[in-house]
Amino acid sequence: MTDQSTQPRPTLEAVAARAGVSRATVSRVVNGGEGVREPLVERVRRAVDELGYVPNQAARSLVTRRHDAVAVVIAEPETRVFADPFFALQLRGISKELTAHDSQLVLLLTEGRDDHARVARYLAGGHVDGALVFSLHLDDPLPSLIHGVPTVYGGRPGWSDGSHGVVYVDCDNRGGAREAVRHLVGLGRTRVAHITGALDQTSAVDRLDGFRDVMVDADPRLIVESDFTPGGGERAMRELLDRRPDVDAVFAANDLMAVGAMRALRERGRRVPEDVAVIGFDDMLPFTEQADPPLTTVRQDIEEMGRLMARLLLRGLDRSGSAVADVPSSVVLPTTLVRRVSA
Amino acid sequence: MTDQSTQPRPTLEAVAARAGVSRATVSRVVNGGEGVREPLVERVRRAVDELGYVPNQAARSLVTRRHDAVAVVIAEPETRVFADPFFALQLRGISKELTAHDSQLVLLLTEGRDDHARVARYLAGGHVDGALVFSLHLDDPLPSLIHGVPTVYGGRPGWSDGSHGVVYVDCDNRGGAREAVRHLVGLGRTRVAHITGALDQTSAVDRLDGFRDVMVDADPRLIVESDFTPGGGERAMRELLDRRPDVDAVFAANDLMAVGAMRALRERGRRVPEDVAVIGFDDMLPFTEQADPPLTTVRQDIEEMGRLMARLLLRGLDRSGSAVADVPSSVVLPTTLVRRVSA
DNA sequence: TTGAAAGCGCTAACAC
DNA sequence: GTGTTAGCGCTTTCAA
Repeated sequence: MTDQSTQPRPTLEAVAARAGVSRATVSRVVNGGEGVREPLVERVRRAVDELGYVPNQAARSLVTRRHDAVAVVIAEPETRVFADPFFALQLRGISKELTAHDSQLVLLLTEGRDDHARVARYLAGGHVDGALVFSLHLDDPLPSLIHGVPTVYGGRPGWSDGSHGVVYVDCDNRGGAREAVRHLVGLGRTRVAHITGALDQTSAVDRLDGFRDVMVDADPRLIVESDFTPGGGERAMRELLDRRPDVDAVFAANDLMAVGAMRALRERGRRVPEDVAVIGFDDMLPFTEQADPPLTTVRQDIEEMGRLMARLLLRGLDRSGSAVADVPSSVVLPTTLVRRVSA
Repeated sequence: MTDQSTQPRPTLEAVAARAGVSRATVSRVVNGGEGVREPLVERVRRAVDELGYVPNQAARSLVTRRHDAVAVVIAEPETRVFADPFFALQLRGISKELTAHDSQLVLLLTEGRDDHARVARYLAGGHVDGALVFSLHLDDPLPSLIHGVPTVYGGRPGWSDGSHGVVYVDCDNRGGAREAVRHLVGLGRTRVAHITGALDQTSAVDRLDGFRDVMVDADPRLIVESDFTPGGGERAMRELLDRRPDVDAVFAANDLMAVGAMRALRERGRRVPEDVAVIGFDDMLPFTEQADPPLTTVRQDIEEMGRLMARLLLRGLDRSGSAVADVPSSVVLPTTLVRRVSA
């Protein structure tokens, strides 16, 4: 394996000796240099460089009780997470923000229920200053297992009634859905259908609510429950065509299902958007652009959501690492309609 | 923010007091219980449970110099990494393996050259026991900045001549490409073209080599350099059609470009696979399945690659955390041809 | 087999 | 302003 040299690294002590000062002074300089006279700062800096000194984080954490690290917990069974760049973009946003605050990102992927205890133990173990948790399912037991760690959730947690002081970041699923459906209506479509996502996730529920907000007395047959997958969208569309052959527009709860629906439509000889207009949600690139025809959809700024989650968490941590400086509240980001060809 | 209780956590001392033994004994039990008599083990275990004791990792690392953590470094500018589930799958494989070894995953995403120094410093800082690095570009300066940390690379590094003891895990890009091209030839195609990936990445170079292995004296006009993106594939295909209108098969260096190429073909009125057979690489789901027509491609087991990287790294770390137990060597995983409709 | 004691490298009072 | 000193919580000799 590359580079396994294990020469002992220099300590504060060594730097102090070299610079001819005390450990305390070196420590002060290394941590910002407040209250140390310029010439000394200079001498210490030089010694640090010459020795290639890097502080031992373990020793530091031991006394400060801070870790400069944040855990990101992602529930794995979510195949959806891996079927699109959602996850990667979210992480990128989080990473950027953490880096700007000199914090590390510890990634905890859970592979089913067994892992929950492991994650809970880790978080309780005080290895990190806080946690960012993606809890996608209504019945997810994980949140109840998390104690003693400041936490921000990604996506509105299903078990939250919004008042328990739970902090989360989400996009405006309901408002975005409304905008999508209004767009279809504005196109003159009157038989607008909805293919829902997996209804044990709040995003699916909220998008359905948004649909209903606009199509107040929609024929129940125009709503088909599905699961966020392309195959699910395809099946749902076929069922829709059987139930209501006169359907002239579909709002699918995500892009994957919208693409599946378009396959079903093509297979049945319907043209998109002439016969049936189709609109998705997420704006998952390059999937939406490469779709045939290119998909009109509701975009959410995923990276920004990640960044915001991290920012909210860090804001809640004061310099001592675990207490609370000011209590942030949840944030819901706006969505935007992206018009392409399908609707 | 949820749960900011900060009651001091119990220490070894507390457990020892409760169990009526010394700290040393508790430590032994917590670390496996070797050489402690059964009744005592039992008593200590109970005390641990009752107090909800969790070892302080910082204190432990301070003395053991092990961290039970591995860094995963991903060069970010790679938009490709975010355009498909590659990244996520790789992480999943890595995570599974690390979890099985009680190691944590510290994710380091780099956002351009400036970040390289930061990452190098972090790795040199001895925060982790080892690193898994995805170094995709030939001229990436990062590898040269990494010192003092056992490292395994994801994908054959471009600067490696294979003899410097560099350990990496890759798929058989060249062999997979050969298989793809042979398949096209087996279909009776005689004017087989290749759309390359970004040639500053070894995967692109190796796939091109594989193409050449089979099409030994291919018309140079049948090879177009591209960049792994759908748009690039589309442009490359148009150029190909201009240069050699009689082209009857295309091997694109990845699925994204293959899909772009199919768009260009459709636009020019060529049928796939009747007029031109198309084959991709990666088997990036659900992209390949949802393509029209469904894409024939070369599959690589991405998750397994991640798992293997982690396994190789951990194998190189003996119990003391930084020395080398046995020196692992690079691994190249086989690929498989997945026949769908496009070829 | 168990316990006592010496640190690991650092920060933060507290003196000077 | 700078140095001295006392731990942070744990592992690990070394004695008993």
